[in-house]
Amino acid sequence: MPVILAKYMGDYLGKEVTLQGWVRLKRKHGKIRFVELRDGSAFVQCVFVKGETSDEAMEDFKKLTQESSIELTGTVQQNPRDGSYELLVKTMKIYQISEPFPITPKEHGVDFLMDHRHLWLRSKRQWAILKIRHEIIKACRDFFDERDFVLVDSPILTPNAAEGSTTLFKTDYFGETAYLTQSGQLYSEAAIAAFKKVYCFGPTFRAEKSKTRRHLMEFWMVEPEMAFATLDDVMNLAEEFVEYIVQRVLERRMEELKILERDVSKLEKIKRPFERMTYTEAVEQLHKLGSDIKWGEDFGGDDETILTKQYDKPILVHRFPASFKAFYFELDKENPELALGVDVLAPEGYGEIVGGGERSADIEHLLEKIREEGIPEENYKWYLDLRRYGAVPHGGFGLGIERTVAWICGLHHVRETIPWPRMLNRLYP
RNA sequence: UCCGGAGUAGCUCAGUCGGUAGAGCAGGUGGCUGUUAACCACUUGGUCGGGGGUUCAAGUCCCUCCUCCGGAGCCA
Repeated sequence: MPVILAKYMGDYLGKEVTLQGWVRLKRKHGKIRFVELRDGSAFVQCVFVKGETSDEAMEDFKKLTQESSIELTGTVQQNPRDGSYELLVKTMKIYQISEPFPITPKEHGVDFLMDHRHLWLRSKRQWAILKIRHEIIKACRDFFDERDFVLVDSPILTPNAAEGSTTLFKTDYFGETAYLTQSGQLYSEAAIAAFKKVYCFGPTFRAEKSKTRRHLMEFWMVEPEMAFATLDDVMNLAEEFVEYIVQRVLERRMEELKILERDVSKLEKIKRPFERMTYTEAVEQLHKLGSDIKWGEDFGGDDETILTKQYDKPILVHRFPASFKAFYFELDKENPELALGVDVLAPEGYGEIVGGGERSADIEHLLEKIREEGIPEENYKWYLDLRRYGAVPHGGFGLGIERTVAWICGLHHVRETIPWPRMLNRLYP
């Protein structure tokens, strides 16, 4: 008897197959009984009927508990009510009768669910979210691979604080201090001189004590970097990229979006061109909307929310005051107070999903900024070398996977977008 | 770190004016041939977050600590 994944049952209508999985629910109605089985690929109803199902299986049905692991053999048929595929069970093999499962079909609190994350992953919503996460990651890889970018991963352990201000996780490296990376960007800047277009994809870490729906201590970023590229090239790429990801999920993960009850009409509108405005224009608009932000300040969470609610597409905000941007940004030739950076703000109040821009190719400017910010110069010797040997205009961006998943899935909090969230006060499980 | 809220059965919660602890779900037993978080009947289950105080009497009032949630701040 072939063991198949439940998602392929339609190909076996009328045939006998074996399914392996876990009992999600069981319902008893006298001599007809139902098991809702999940096998990782789908959720499927299995029917036990007196006369069709073996007496032994009918008897064993009584023992089944939520999450018991079983193997069912029977005939694929269609539910007479709604036409969905179901299994008419002939025989059953029990692997283990589960102890009472802590996560019942009823409601649970966040803390309880987080403590049971290892079991929570089995629930339908979490299953749908992580399938969409998988699709988004696959879309990222496909997008860059199709456009001649080479995957060049950057190290997780780094010798220096990449940016002066941010708090990093510190660890011992045989007597030296090492930090967990907060971005692969500087390493990608080195790699573009070897491959022209590269991207890195990996976890990044921030030891900030942020406690909001948009922050995790450990999160994943995909970061493309291109040689011979200006801010405009970076913005065009980011726009095309975000559209690609959203449309891919719509194309391939509609079933999962339905489980999450996502309003897909909002996602269908994510088509180029997106909104574009300078930081200065954004500040002016925020004033009209009642914000008291001053020119020269970074946006607060509220500002991002009010601004993005004005549009049903992402917004590219570009040309920020150099004062609050990192040392490596290229300055705007027409106004050296401005850094050639761009943030992409997702709609519906989901905030910044992309940050990037054009990097400075000028070693003098970089040295000046490094001294200004009091960053130890020797740590950046290798980085400054890149401006000595064939410097070119270049740029790129980073897209945060978890915020993107939260937006596309329509989730309130990023904690559900990653299998094992690392948050303030949570390192378990 | 600051502001606000919460902590009672395995889970989600109710608990009036301070008077001896309740429901639904999960678990158990029985019933039912098309159910969709099935249903019906019966049933097991409690250190009321920890410590201290007031009182004849505290889940309930006071102090304190802890934990979590929401928000702010922080945030290439």
